[in-house]
Amino acid sequence: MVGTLRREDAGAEVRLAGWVHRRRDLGGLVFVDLRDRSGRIQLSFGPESTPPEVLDRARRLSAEDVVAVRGVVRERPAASVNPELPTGEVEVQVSALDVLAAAETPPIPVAASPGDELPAEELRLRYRYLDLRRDDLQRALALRHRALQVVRAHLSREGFYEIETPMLTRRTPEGARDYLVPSRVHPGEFYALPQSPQIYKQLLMVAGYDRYFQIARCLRDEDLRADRQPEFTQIDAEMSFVSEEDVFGVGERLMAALWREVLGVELELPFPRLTYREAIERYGTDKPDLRFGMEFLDVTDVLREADFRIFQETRGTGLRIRGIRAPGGAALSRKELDQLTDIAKAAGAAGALWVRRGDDGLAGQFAKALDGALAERFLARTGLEVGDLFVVVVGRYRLAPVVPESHEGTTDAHRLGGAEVALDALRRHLGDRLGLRDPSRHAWAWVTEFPLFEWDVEANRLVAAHHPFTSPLPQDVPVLERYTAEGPPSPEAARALFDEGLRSRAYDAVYNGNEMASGSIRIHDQALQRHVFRAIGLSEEEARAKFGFLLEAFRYGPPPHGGFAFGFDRLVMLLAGASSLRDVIAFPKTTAARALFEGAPSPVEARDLRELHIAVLDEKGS
RNA sequence: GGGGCGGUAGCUCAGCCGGUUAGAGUGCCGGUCUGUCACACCGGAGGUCGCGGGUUCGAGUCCCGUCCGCCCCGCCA
Repeated sequence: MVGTLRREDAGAEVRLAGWVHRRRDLGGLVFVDLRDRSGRIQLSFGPESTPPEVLDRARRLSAEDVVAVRGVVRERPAASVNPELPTGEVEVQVSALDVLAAAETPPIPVAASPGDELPAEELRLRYRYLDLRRDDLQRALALRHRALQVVRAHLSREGFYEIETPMLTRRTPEGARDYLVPSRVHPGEFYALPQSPQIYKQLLMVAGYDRYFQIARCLRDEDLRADRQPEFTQIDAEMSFVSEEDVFGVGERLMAALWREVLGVELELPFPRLTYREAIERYGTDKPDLRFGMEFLDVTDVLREADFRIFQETRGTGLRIRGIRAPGGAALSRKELDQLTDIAKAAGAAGALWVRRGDDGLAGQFAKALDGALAERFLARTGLEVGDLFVVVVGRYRLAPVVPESHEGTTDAHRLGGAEVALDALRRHLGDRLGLRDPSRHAWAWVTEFPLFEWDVEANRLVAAHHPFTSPLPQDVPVLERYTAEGPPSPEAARALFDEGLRSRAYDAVYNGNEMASGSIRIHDQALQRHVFRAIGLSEEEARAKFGFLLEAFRYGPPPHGGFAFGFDRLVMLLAGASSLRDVIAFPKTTAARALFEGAPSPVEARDLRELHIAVLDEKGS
């Protein structure tokens, strides 16, 4: 391994092989940087150690040739040491050189110079095997390997079995679009590739494998993003006879092992827990970045008194005035302050309003509307200090308390918000701008008690927020039972049930504002499961048709169980400090789900289609 | 499905209000060079301006369509 040579190796006769990284031809002397997975070493070719014909061949080497050399490790002259390189104190004086494979000039450079822009992503994917030779991708995949080993070792140590589940499986009725695989032997029938091993892991619990995990490939046919690939990897785990706290313990010890082994960082355990309601009310999102404060503050009652039309118009409505205090934000330029409105508008709010506290008091958009006493109350409420900025967004907030004097005909306002999205965007923007999102901090948390149901506006019905096997919170079960005692509720009753805001035993793990994992305690009680199916409008027959095999299994002694799935690619991306999933996956797809190297997907011969009983509609022609 | 940005030499990019011979850096090729490490210096080759159509005396530049890549919204139980 070329990258491991050190001063202690001086004098050793070595045989090395690798790729020509760079060549520096000084005439009588030739230097070649030899590269393999372990790093680089300088080869020197000079008259005192190198036969003339070898020197001549070295002079004709070009980038990415594969060579084998024999030579002696020497300490470099003191003036020629390269402190940038781990092997910089030594070099190999070459006596013999074999060109194992010559390389054409690569279409994208492997040996990038400092300050060089990376080649276009299209080319990097087209010539992936060259891109993968680059340092940062080598590092990322090495890190990925280490992370995989840590996960396997840690979960094994905690008593988990690694069990593989099928890739050719049954279509799932809800959720993302499935990738389908036609069956040759069963005309007109299809397998689906798994979106996750969800049902299998529950079956494994029924089967008594009470601690299961898998590094699972999951496939979803949905449109992509920088942090979303059509095939991705999850750390999937499930365990029996557990409550939330047991699951959290496993998850956070696993993350602690990863951060320790990969980054050398000791995470603080246990992770803080906060409920979904708390997260939404304090940060406006279910994945808050907890590296900094700037929590939402409800100032509706104070600012309503101000002589300011926008504030006064909230009287008698469900509209709230909420804001965040940005410490030191008063230093922002006028241009940056104007930008805040754009950010709020882009996030769907009407705008943002701000005041700042300078040495001579409040200034800003609604400062004049705050007279002496009101200003006192405002300052007392917000804790605004000299140098601080306070930004408010007026609008409907998710989970805001119902206002008795509200004249609105619907209760939408308190469940379906919108303004919190804008204020969250402002919080994150200001957090960035004020340097509060410290990359060296590691703020994990469990967000618990996610809503059990969501409301599908188009279909006018309830849908399971996580998945239909997610257990409701015990305190909320009586409410559920009340609505579903007689069978599926009417659309009106379903809507009323949604407004009850039932909570579930579903949870997420959140890290620095990223959703890293989700999971839940599942339903193992058949009667309770029936109530949930009824609530989302599934009759017994439909439920059996869709989830029959799982329900059948649950007739034969299902243990209480629950688990989690961490997004492994995303974990590696953050551990590696990469900004795209594509940089931590060896062979990723483009945003149009194409594989540029091998050229997938591709058309297939009519004969092959016939064998699969498939006819392709010509949608592009005509 | 929708919106935004981009596609010019092998690579990264510049190219003004449409104007006559499309440039730079780097890489590549040739040469000089015994301590370089982004070697240096000298010289040279290298272009389907993504593709198709249109406007125009004239299109890399303007218009329409289309393909590809990236980012975002929808979507992702």
